[in-house]
Amino acid sequence: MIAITFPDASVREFPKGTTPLAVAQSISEGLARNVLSAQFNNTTVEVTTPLEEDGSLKLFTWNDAEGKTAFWHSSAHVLAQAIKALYPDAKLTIGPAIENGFYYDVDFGEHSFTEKELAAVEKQMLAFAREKFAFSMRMASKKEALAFYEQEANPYKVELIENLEDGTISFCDHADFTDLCRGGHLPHTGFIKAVKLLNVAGAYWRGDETKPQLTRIYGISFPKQKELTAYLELIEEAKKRDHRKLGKELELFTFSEKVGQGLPLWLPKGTALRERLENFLKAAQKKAGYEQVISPHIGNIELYKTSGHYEKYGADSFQPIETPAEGEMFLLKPMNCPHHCEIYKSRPWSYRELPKRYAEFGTVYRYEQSGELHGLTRVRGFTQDDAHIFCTPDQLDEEFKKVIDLVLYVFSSLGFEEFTAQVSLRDPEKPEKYIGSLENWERAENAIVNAAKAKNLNYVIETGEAAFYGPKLDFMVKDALGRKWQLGTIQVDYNLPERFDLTYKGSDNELHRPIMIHRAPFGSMERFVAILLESTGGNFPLWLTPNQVNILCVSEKHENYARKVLNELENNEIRALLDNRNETIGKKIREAELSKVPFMIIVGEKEAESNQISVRRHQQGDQGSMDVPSFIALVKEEMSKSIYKFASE
RNA sequence: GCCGAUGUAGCUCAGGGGUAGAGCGUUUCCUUGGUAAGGAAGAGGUCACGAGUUCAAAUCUCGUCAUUGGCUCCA
Repeated sequence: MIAITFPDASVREFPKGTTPLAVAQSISEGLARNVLSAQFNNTTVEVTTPLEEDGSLKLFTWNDAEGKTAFWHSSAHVLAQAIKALYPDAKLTIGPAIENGFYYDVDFGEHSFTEKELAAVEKQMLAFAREKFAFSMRMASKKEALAFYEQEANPYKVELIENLEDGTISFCDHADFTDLCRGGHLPHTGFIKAVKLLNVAGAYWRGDETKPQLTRIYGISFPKQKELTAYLELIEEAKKRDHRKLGKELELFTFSEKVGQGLPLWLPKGTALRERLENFLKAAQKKAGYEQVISPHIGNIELYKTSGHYEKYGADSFQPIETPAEGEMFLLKPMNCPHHCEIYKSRPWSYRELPKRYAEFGTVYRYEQSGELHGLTRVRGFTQDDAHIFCTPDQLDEEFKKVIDLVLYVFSSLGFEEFTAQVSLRDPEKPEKYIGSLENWERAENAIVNAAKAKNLNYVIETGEAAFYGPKLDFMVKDALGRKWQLGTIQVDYNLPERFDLTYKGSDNELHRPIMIHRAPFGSMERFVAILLESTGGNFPLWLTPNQVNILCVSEKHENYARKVLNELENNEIRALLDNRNETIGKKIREAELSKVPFMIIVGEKEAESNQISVRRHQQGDQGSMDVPSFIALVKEEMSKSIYKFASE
């Protein structure tokens, strides 16, 4: 007998060689039907693996992340099986479970696999799933494993096996299909009741651009058809919040082929909204001791040679602008930091005057790869809410923490509660990607980690994600479809001060090197507005929304009274529109609802006579009638609830 | 940049080798209405662009541009 410890700390005895599935069965038939995967002593095991010693056992169902992982991992095996059945010459590479579903990377050789072929593969998968093929693991020696894939002429699997230790290599078999695999499967394929292959994409072998490109097939599967349907509906709903769609509907921004790829045009409503965001941040920054500066849109190429940016990005940038003067060249500004360094350098500084905090809504241009452009989230011309703080080493920790506070303030004011703080450090194995001394890198990385800890940020560390001149603390937010985007960023930089020979005079009457903090709470106005659109679905906070009130008159006869109301609202700085079109009130209400305007005022004979207005709220319906001053008070009250006020008080 | 898809009226989209379609919007007229679509008539397109095949191309083929799902990249 062996003793099995359960997650609730209870212990029960089972015969030696029992399986997780048998244990589940001893608890209840229902659990046995639903158990998808198991962990024994914190290692993933098959639910059919015999347990030979005492230990702690966790059983997972569809309700656990581990259960889903096993489900999707197993689905990837079935996908691979279906591909091999339909395309015998295809070479399999890797196929993991992911956050939502699974994929498999396949080399189809000469064949160009397209989306049209997905349906047939899907059908084959379901046919295999229905067969209830059992998954079974077996160990193999390195020699056997290599022989298997050499006979299949699959160089990818051979490469994978070559990097594995002999004795740790295992295969998973189901039906006549075999795949190199670490384990963690469903008992059999019959659990997979619903499958949808979502799309086809190119993906480089091992994520390396210089290696062959494979065909990646993404899919998702479920234990019930109903759940697949619900998932697909959820995706459709999310697409309605796509900022590209909402931006068009709400007339915030547009693009033009003539102007150029990735160069957004801000329409009047979008511009006004963006300016409110800028003013919100300017007010907060003023309180936090920042000073606004302005720098030109181009800079002499020597500026970027000094900063190191030209060497790093020059070849992949918008190319230099030549002038009539021999050898003179300018670059379209790809970042603001070198300009701000020169502003700092315009006069000598004493330690008593630091920190200097220079802020600028600086528009920059970067020649992003054409395939990377995406709505407003990845563009070639954008405006950073940039600032550079020049401080002494003593001030660094404090300044960094203050910047974290500012970013958190901005995020909370706009309702971003779901974000990840990501500490981006250098990849120690690729020193050629970075500039500056190891000592400075370590100081900078420590400063960031310490500040993140001191501020109790729930952060993750990503190595290899640092900028070439320094580590970063990035604030990541997901879009409607769950794609992660970097919004706020804070970076510690010892390198630019050195390259620009920036100094200040210390209390010892000697010159010292300041430290620079780069930071942008929004990240860029373009991306921030995009993500804000997706997170709010276009229902912006009242202080930010383009139009706060629509005044709808019941008929043309009431236009004069409506204009009087409009005037009063405008005199109180409430953004209002008058809808005096020759349409029925029902239609005006419908259109106002669809336009997401927060308040509607309906005026007709009743209101004109009693000097009142009838108020309706977006998605909430009729709120009854009141007089105009009460309505103004209501709107102001609502606006003052938003944290916007704290920055301007 | 790479692999796949898409491009038809201002918007959303149907169609498809032989005279270009719908709904919404827009214009004009009728209607003057009470909390999510009042009625009628009209205007509006070089079917992204350029070549090729064909008696004939919006439709088929190739190329270019743009958009898009991923990959790579992201100062």
